[in-house]
Amino acid sequence: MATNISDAFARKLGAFVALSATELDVLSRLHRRRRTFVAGHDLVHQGQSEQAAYILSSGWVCSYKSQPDGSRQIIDFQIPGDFLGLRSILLHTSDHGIEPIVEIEAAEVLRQDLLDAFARTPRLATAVLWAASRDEAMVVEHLVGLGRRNASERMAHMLLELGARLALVGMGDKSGYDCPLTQYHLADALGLSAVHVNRVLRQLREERLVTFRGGHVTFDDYPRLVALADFDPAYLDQMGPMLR
Amino acid sequence: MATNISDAFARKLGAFVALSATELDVLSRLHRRRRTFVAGHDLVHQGQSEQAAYILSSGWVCSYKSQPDGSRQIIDFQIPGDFLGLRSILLHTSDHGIEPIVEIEAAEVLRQDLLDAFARTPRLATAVLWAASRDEAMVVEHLVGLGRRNASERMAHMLLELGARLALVGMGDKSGYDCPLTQYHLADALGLSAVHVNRVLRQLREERLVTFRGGHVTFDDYPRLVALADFDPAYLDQMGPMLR
DNA sequence: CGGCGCTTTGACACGAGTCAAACCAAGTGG
DNA sequence: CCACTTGGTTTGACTCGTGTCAAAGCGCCG
Repeated sequence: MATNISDAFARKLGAFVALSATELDVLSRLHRRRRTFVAGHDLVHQGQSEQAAYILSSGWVCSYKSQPDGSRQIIDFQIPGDFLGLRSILLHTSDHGIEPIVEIEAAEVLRQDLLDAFARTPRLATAVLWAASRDEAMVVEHLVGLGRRNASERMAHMLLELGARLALVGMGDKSGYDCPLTQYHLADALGLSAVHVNRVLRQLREERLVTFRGGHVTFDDYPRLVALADFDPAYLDQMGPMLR
Repeated sequence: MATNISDAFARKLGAFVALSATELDVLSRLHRRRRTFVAGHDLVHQGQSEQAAYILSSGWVCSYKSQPDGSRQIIDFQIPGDFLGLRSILLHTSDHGIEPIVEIEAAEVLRQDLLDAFARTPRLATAVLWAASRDEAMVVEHLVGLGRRNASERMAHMLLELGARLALVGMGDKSGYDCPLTQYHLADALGLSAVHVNRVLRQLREERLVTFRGGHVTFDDYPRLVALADFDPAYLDQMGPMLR
């Protein structure tokens, strides 16, 4: 079962650099402070200067930016093994909020500890830079979706991306996965209204492509869905280490 | 004038870490291979594995992702002092293309040289990580715009952001700046059609907010434009070094 | 039993896309 | 020096995807 903190995160970094014993050790020291958070209460607040980042161990969170008019845009969802709030410790002030979608478990990483770790083991810094690039690639793909895809393509793409990411940590496969998101979450992520999200989901269901219902996503016709969304998982970059 | 390669980039990194003589030296070695490129011919091709990144010295470029249906989405514009294609050397394959908008000058940085530099001077790696975070913050802000702002707000925001960034390298101020973009570029960046871009520009001009014409952007009423776009430059993060 | 999130559906309005055509300035070649 | 081309801008008419408003349904928990 699994997804122990160190497992998921170290495994992820290990996909880029072959980590030495020392590096693994430094890494494991980074997640001594385990904490849990309840759903709906932000771990990181938009606009504040935070001292800490987190390595997510279990549960889902979303990072978002809220607008003065009350609407919000979800930047990305994070799942176990993901690093949260790197930008909020590197930049002076956090430009986004981070909210747990369900109850979560995470390891808190203080800014100074992280910077020290980088200074001590440069390859770790490079690995984190790689992981950050991979996350940015996802944000970029999301941006492309908002700019150039219509509602159903966006939805299909998002559901497929989540599926592919979950599959990497053993929480889903080509048949589907458990998904705690509400249609409001999807709306805020896809730049749509909740009402339209519902219409799109119905349409995808009626065309027997995907079913989103009762906290579960079922891929009814994976290949056709991939074609509709023009989904190419290359940007998730899960090939072997580049740096040995 | 100015914007010598090393100047702009080193100055930028210096905003995050106070760079030592050694670090400055390593940095300057990174831009020995100066090259020029003509407008319209990609420096980096989408989907290829590239070995090199670039530090832009003069001119404008855009990074974009093109869709199978022929449309393209511009991710971001880069101006002198910006680092290009970090993702394309860290990830196995470049997920985006990079195209010069005018003739440009840039220093080529080979993957191995960059990784070696990181290994030798960890603080440099941290600084680059910071710069990458700052770039990501811009991409995120762009994403929010596509998801939650209408055409004129998006346009206003983009023109303001470019102005603020150019001001940081001494190429513009609150009165305006020179801008080599066509309305097609704006359309591809803002997720609009070129026709609609034109309508929006006309409207902003008629309301005496900004004028985009003849390769020059003039802010006719900066405060009111900021209000319309809800522009908060905090994410451009240009406060003093955090790491000394 | 009552209430509160979340989902579902319908009717209507509007922002932005598409298509088509004209215009303009800057090159380019005869 | 004048046609001609080409890339970019401008405008109008029409269409359509998505937002908005409103209301009902549904399950779950206190």
